[in-house]
Amino acid sequence: MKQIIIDLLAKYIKLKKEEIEKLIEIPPNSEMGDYAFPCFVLSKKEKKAPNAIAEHLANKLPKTKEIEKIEIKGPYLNFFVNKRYFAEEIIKLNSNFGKLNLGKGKKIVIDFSGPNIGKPMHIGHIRSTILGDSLMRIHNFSGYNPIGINYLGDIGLHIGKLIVAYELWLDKDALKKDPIAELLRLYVKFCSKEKTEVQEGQEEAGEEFKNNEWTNKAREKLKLLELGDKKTHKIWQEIISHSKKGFDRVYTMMNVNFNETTGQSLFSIKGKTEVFNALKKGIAKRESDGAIYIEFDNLPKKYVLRSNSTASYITQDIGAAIERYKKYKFDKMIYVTDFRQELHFNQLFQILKKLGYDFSDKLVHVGFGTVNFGKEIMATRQGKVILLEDVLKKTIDKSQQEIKKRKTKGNAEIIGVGAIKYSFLKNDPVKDVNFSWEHSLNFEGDSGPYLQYSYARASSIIRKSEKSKLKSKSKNYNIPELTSQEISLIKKISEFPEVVEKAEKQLNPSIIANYSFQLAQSFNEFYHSCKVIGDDCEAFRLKLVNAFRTTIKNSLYLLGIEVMEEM
RNA sequence: GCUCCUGUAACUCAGCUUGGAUAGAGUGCCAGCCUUCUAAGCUGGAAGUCGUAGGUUCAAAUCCUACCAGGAGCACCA
Repeated sequence: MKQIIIDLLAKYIKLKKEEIEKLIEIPPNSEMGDYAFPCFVLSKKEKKAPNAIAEHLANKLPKTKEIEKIEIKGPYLNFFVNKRYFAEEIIKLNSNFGKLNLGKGKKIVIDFSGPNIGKPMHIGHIRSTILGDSLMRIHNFSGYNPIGINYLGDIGLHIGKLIVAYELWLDKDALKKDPIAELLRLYVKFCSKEKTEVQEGQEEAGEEFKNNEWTNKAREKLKLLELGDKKTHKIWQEIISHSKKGFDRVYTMMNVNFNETTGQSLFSIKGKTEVFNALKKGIAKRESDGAIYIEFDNLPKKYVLRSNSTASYITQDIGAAIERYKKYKFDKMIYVTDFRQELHFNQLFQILKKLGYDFSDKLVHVGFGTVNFGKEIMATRQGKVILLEDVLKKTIDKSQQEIKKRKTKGNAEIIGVGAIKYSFLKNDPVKDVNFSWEHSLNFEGDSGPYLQYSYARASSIIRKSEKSKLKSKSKNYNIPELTSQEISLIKKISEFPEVVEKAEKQLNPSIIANYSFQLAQSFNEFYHSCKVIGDDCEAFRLKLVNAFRTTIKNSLYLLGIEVMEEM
């Protein structure tokens, strides 16, 4: 629709189509028109008053079947589109509505979720998981071929710590009963021991762990593990198996899937090989104690191998990136992690570039803010965690209660999971979010259940109309004199493809979440003021309701939220 | 100390990329609406120094500079 106006204007003014597109806006209220073209830019070019230009243009522009009326309001040229023409287009849409062909089969690897083995998934892990899943869906919908990788933190100092704790303090019965809880207890106990070692004047970043007795024990354990010590290896495997079971439960509940699940440990050797390569080429340097680091022009230096020659996070990341490129030849790879890792990823990308891997400029880091609870950040070290599984369970329980209370139908799991996903996805990723039970368990207003409810309401109309179909035989619809609610619903629906495109370009699902809410709102206003069944406009309105159903369903699909026919 | 992010109604947030017409939602609060397709809904109301101060511009929440406040990074952690 917008395109028609752009094309029309392009014939009469000396601006490129792209320039016109940027200028066109939507007036503050619909009485002023559907689209507006401000003449300020032209006035500068032609050195005439903007009002005069608007007037001149209004007279020059021809009438078309799509455009009903053009009004001038000061320097603005306001277009009133032919709503029937608009409506005609919308009710024709099918289930592919909004799908794009931006990607044209391009491969895009998305690395997301990536919880650490040995630690439970807590509310802080939810953003990477949900955001990554949504980005997978958005890319798929936009015509890309997305590959989701869950890159588990199955190795690293935290594993060393956990094995030390496991050998010292394991309670076997507790492990049998609730492995996740027992592993958490062990980890927290270790960290508190480590913390008591900290001496005054060591508050500076990292200082406290440099010569810490307990941290050193963990480092030794990690070394042992890398060397293939059998006993250590066995404990490690046991921890991994417990953790994976826990993770899988959560992923199943959330309906999140991956194409590949690999541990970081798999890439230690490849990473080390690259590090030694770098050393040979003179890209990396060696400390007297054997630690290897790389320096940059504009970033702080990065250690890429510990002095005891064990691999660290970045070592494995170097290896993993190279192996992935070899395997997938991706056009782009997105890392979805906490924004605090931004420096780490910038260093990683530069290292790969220095090593001569040109694919390094296909790598992107999507950072997001932290999840806070009250004034605290989730910290596994201190045992300050709200388990993701508990959050999901509690929300599903609440959904069950609501269903009972309202005496309606619906799937509590779908409602609960939808509520959680939506409450996180609706915020711009860059911002921190405050987790509060009050907000997450609120199912009214700007919430997941509100969106699902709108869909169920629409479905209900369709169901009823099918039952009473025998009575009303008027199958051929006339597009009536449209009400303002119908018009705004139609307009909202028509925005969907642009919204998908914007979300894909900006790697930001919150754009879709916000749109979904506006769409549902628009539908509920329509629902309230326009009767469908039995009305003269029934046939047309049924089509409109169906167009809405398709659009909201697709929109929620992109957020990983399912819909129900009844709730 | 250096670098990055955030600051819009009591609370949670859209809008800022690409400057434009009276700054929008939701929650909460107040007042209404269920013998009509699901009230997890709808209608109306009160509520704002767009962090502060400058600058650019015909026009600034939006761009630039400085400052203030909050968060984060600058580990041989991940």
